[in-house]
Amino acid sequence: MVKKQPAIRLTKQRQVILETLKSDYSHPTADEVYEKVRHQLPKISLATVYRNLEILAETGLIQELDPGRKQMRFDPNTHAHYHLTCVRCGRVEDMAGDISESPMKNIEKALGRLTKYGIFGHKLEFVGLCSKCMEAGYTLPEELTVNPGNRKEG
Amino acid sequence: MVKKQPAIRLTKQRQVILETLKSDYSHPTADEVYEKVRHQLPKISLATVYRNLEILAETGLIQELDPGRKQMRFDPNTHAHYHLTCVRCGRVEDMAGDISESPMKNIEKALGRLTKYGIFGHKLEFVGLCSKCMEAGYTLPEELTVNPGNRKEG
DNA sequence: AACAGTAATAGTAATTACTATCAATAAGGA
DNA sequence: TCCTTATTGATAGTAATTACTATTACTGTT
Repeated sequence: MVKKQPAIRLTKQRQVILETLKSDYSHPTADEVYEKVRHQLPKISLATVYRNLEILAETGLIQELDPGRKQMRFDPNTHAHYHLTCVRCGRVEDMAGDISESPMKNIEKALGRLTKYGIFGHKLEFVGLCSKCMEAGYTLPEELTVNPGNRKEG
Repeated sequence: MVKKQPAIRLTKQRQVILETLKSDYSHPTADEVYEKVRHQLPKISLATVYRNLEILAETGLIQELDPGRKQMRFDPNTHAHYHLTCVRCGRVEDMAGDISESPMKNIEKALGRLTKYGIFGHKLEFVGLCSKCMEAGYTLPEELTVNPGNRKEG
C-alpha cells in the first residue's frame, strides 16, 4: 500500500509565476519575478513567489541558480548548461557554445575515488565584467593571485 | 602628488585573527573564527572579526571562499586551488591532486571573445556528500536532470 | 613626553534575503 | 455541491552580514 502523495494544485498564482518565468531568460531573482507577476496579480504575496519558485524547481519545471552572490536566480531552461556571472552587477548569462561534459565526468569519477566523497556533480562559473559594466568604466582587477571566482564582488 | 593611502595598522585583534586562520585549514566560517579567537581575546567583537577577515582578504593575506551556501568561508592558503563542498553539511575540503589550469584558460579566452565579457577567471566546485554524511546514511540524489551545482542543499 | 590626526574597536542597530507560522481561502475529487 | 486539505496573503522570525557611533589607541611630529 503506497501512501498517496499530495496533489500539486495548479493555482492561478502558480500558473502566472511559471508563465512569467518561462518567457524570461534574464535569470531573474525572486523579487524580480515578484515585481513582474504583480502586474497580473497585484495582491500576490512575496512569500507565495518564493514558495512556488522552490516548488517549481523541485518539480523540475524550472532551474534554481546559485551564482555565488546572496540572491538565488531562476531559469526556465532546465537543460544542463553553464552560466556566466558579472562580478560587479550580478548579471547572469547563458554560456554561448558548449563545453563538453565528458572530460568533467571523468574528473568527477577520479575525484570520488580520491576523496571518498560521493561526487554527483560540479559547478562551473566563469566570472568577469559584462560589457555594460566595462562601458561604465569598470576595469578588470590588475593582479590576481587567487581563484577569482572567490573574490568579493562590488 | 600621489595621495598617501591609509596605513593598515597591525592591531592585536588583527594579528590574532590572522594567526588563528593561518593555522586552520578547515575553511572556517566567520563565526567559527570568532569562537576560536575569543579564547585569546574574550572581549573581541564579532563585527571586528568580519571587518578584519574582509580586510585580510582584500590585502591578499587570506582567501575568501563562497562555496554556494549562505556563509562565506576563509582559507589561509592564497594559492589558486579548487574546493570540494558537501551539499549536506557544508564541509569544504581542498581538492586533492591538481586539475590543469591551461585548458580552462583557453576556454576563458574563447569565451571572452564570444560574449564580450572581460573574463578574468572561473570557479569550479565539485559537489557531493562527504564520507561522514554518507556514513550517517545520507545518499546521493537518484535522478539528476540539471547541473547539480545548482541544487538546493538540505 | 605631549599632542594631533585618524584607523580601529566594542557594542549594537539595521539590513538583506529569505523562511516559518497561521487563519482564511479555494482547488479538485467524491 | 460538499469536503478535504493544499495553498494563499500577511506578517513575524531568522541567519549572516553590514552600518553606525562613541570611544580607544596607534603613529608620526614636535
